[in-house]
Parts: sequence; C-alpha cells; structure tokens
Amino acid sequence: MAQLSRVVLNKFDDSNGDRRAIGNTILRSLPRTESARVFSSLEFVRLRLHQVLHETAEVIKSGYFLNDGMCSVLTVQPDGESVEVGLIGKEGFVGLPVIFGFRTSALRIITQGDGTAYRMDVGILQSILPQCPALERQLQRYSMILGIQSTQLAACNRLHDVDERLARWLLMSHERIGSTTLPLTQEFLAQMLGTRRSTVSVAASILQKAGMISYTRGNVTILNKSKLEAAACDCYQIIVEQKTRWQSENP
Amino acid sequence: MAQLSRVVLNKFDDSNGDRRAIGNTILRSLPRTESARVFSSLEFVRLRLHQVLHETAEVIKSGYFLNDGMCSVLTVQPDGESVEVGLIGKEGFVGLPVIFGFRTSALRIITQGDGTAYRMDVGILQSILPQCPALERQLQRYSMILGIQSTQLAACNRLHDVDERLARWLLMSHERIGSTTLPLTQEFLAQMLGTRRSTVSVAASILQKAGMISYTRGNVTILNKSKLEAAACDCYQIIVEQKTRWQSENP
DNA sequence: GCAAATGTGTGCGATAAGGAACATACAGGC
DNA sequence: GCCTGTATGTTCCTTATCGCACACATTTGC
Repeated sequence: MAQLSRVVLNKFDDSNGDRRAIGNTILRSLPRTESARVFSSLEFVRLRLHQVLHETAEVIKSGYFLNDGMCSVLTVQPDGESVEVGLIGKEGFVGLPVIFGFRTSALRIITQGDGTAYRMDVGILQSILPQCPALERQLQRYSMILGIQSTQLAACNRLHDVDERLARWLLMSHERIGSTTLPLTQEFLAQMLGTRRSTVSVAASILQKAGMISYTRGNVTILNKSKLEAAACDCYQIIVEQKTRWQSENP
Repeated sequence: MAQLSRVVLNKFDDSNGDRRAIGNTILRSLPRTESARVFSSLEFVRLRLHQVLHETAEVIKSGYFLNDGMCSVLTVQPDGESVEVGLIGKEGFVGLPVIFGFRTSALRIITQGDGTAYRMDVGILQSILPQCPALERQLQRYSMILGIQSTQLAACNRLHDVDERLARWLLMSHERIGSTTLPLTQEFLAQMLGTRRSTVSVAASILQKAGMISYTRGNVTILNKSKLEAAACDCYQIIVEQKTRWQSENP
C-alpha cells in the first residue's frame, strides 16, 4: 500500500507543486495493472460546502471518487421536500448509474462541508471500465453496499423519532468528516431527516441540554460521543456493522 | 420473441407434460447465444403465499427469475418491525447480491400471493455469469432500477400519510399481480407500511367507505381504480414513470 | 453603523399515529 | 353444531410531529 501511494503521489503533482495522498479506498485498492490507466484519467478537484454533484433527472457528466469529506444522497419530491437515503464518504464513488449504462441521476448528490475528490469524465470512465475489471467490480460492489445502506436508512426514517435520527445522523457525519464540528443549519438538517425545521430545533435542544452537542449558528459540535451514541437509535450501530461485514464479504 | 418463446417452451415441458410460457422479462430479453445455457440451468418452481425466498443475514442458495406473481423486499429491524423497501414482479430477479459476489442477503424477500418462478442454483449462476454478458448486464441494470425504486419508497414512507401509502401499495400490487383481488391481512399490510394494524384498519375503512375497495377477511378487492389513484400519493405515478424511463434508458 | 438576509428559539393549536384494549365476526377442525 | 384461533372494527388516551407564527440573534453587504 505504501508503494502504491508513492506511485500515486507521483501522478498527482498538481500545478502548485504540492503532493496529495489518495484517500479514496476504491482507488487505493486497485492493482498496479489498472492503476496507471485509471489515475491518468483522474482530475483532482476541491469540493465546497453544499455543492450539487448530481441533480435529479439530469445527465451525469462526471464521476467522483471522494477523497476527503462526504456527500449526502437525497430523494427529492416534486414539492421540493427531500429525504436523505445515503451517505458517501471516502469509501465510495458518486456516479453509480453510469457504470450500469444509465445516463441520468435519479437522485441529488450534495456535498457536506468542504472536501476533495478525484473526478473522471463519464465518457472516459465508460471507455476504460471494460479494461479495468477490478475497478468495475469494486464500483459494482459499492453500489450494492450503498443500496443496502439506503434500505436501512429508509426503515430508520420510517420507524424512529426525530431526536434518535438526528443523533444517528450526527454520528454518521462525524464518522465520515472526521471533525467533531460540523457545518450544519437546522433548515439543512430538516431536509436530511425529512422533517420541519422547527422539529429539528426542538430535537437539537434536547441533545444540547443533555450535554451531547453544542449548537451555534450553522455549526454543531459533538461534545460527548458516547452519550450521543446512547441517544441514537440502533440503526447507527447496524449501519456501521453492515458496512464492515459487507465490505469483507468477498466472492 | 415468438421464436424465442417456442425454444423456451420446448425446454420447459415438465413431468406433467404441460407447457409453460416464460413471463420473466429478463429471461425473455436474452439473446439466443445465451438462452440455451441459461435455460438449461433453470428449474420451474411454484411459489406459495408468504413464502420467504431470502432471509435477512442468511446465505443465498438460489436466485429466482419471477414469472408470475410478486415479492416484497423488506428491511427487518432487530425488534421485528419491518418496512417494505421494494417490489419485485416478473420484470425482476430475486438474489441480486449474488451477482456482485456477496453471499448473504441483507433483506427479507417474501412472496405476495401464489406465483411461479425459474430458480437457479447460486453456484451455477456464478459459474455461467462470466459467459453470459447480456444476462449479467440485465441483472446489474435491474439492481440499479430496484435501488432507485427503494429510495422513492423510502421518501414516501417518510413523508406521506398512511392512507395515501396504503392506496399506493394496493395499486402497485394490483399492477404486478394482475388481479383486482389481493390476498392481504391488515396485520400483513401493517408490516409492509411500517405501521400498526389498527392504523391500517382505520385507513382501510376510509378507502372502503369511499367505495374504492371492498374488504373481507384476508382479501382486498379494488372496486374503483381511478378513485384509488386519486387517493394515493404522487409516488405511485412517479414509480411507474421511473420504471419505464429507466428501463428505456439504454447505454 | 445600518439595513437586509439568514439562522435560531419558542409557543400553540391541530392532527396523525402510537399503543393498548376489547368485542365481534368468520373459518376450519372436530 | 361447537370450539378455537385468527382477522377485523372500534374506542380511548397519549404522544410526536405538523404547520404556522413571531421574536430575537447573528452575519453580511453597503
């Protein structure tokens, strides 16, 4: 792995001369036989807060191997209401429909916080996939894992109360962002949880009064992770376990 | 297609001598180059009401190309509560994790009403997939379509009222079953909708009093489809449209 | 510094659904 | 026919959330 990283670093000297490590686990897992071809088609990009990578019903132009930071996968209703149905971090890829030959995205993919990614043009991706079976397999498997995650989130969103779901959401975000301070507004959280802003406000004050989080304008800080885990529904634990179990379940 | 069917029929004379038509659209779409190999590995099976084809966390032994009837895809929580996150009919396949190299099912797949399917042993499926690229592609694409459907259902289950969801559910079932009479108990519907039986009872009486359905012990009959469509949330229409749009969106 | 936009806390009546209980209705076995 | 288990209709109280409103705080642009 160390050697792979070194190869990669050499390939990603950018114009400023600084070197970037590969964070994306799919890219890191590629065998040497494929990495050269793949890496030469990637472009390093910075992602800013709340950037829409893919929009519902729009044609997908690029795929993104996330390196740092995270994205939310949202189902958007005609009336504008939305619900989060997935979280993508550096273990994942944005643009899955493309690898199955679809052109448009059914979902909105939006960044949470700043981050970085390796972007690949869809045309190039489609042309190199047949020659990169390991990459293709990894992407397909990730597609299934993300699908499983979305069904668990679906059940959670249906069955559990807002404060439990809020705690779960903060933990899942924390896990992917790395930081204990998350750039979030209540309005935004309401869109993630599929509820009203005022409901989020109530749920957040419960967590705040219990000393689990502190809340300032547009920022949430996790103060006590273990208490927050106790307040979250079991879904948090289930999703964490599923992720590891499925990633290790090899052919 | 007519010719293909004839080939198929010859292969599926069963011991009783009666001939069966292929209803599964994935099987019907296969080119002649693959159909012989695939069909020779299939076994015709009858499915009975509420048969569990795959259970959460259990190893998948067989895949099922549904021919007739339908299945529900359920997320089951540790406490036994469940929510339906997908519907599979003759357009689909049961056993998707296998085609990506996973061994276990994260979800429960249960039949709704009696039906028939072509069953294939997992070992055989895995061994013939590399030689049947058209089949593999079809299954992969179906996996994505089912994933999209599940996200739409997730949003619906979060955002809409029980009576709207019940109407939607009945319509979606009707569409796949073909019959206007559906074998359903309220307890069962509650598990599908992720709610209580008494809540289903109330919602069902609303629809019944409005003349949309009639309800007897374990059976629901759709009396007025267009009124039921008006009572359902938009999700019904959205899912129907998505299905056709995505199936037609070719590489 | 001020105005405007944005984010947050809070309250309150209305409503959907939870959660539990009980009576009734029907079906199948005997 | 009768008994028993299962399915359903209904009621009542509680709770979570909606839907809306408004005040207040903070940031941003000018």
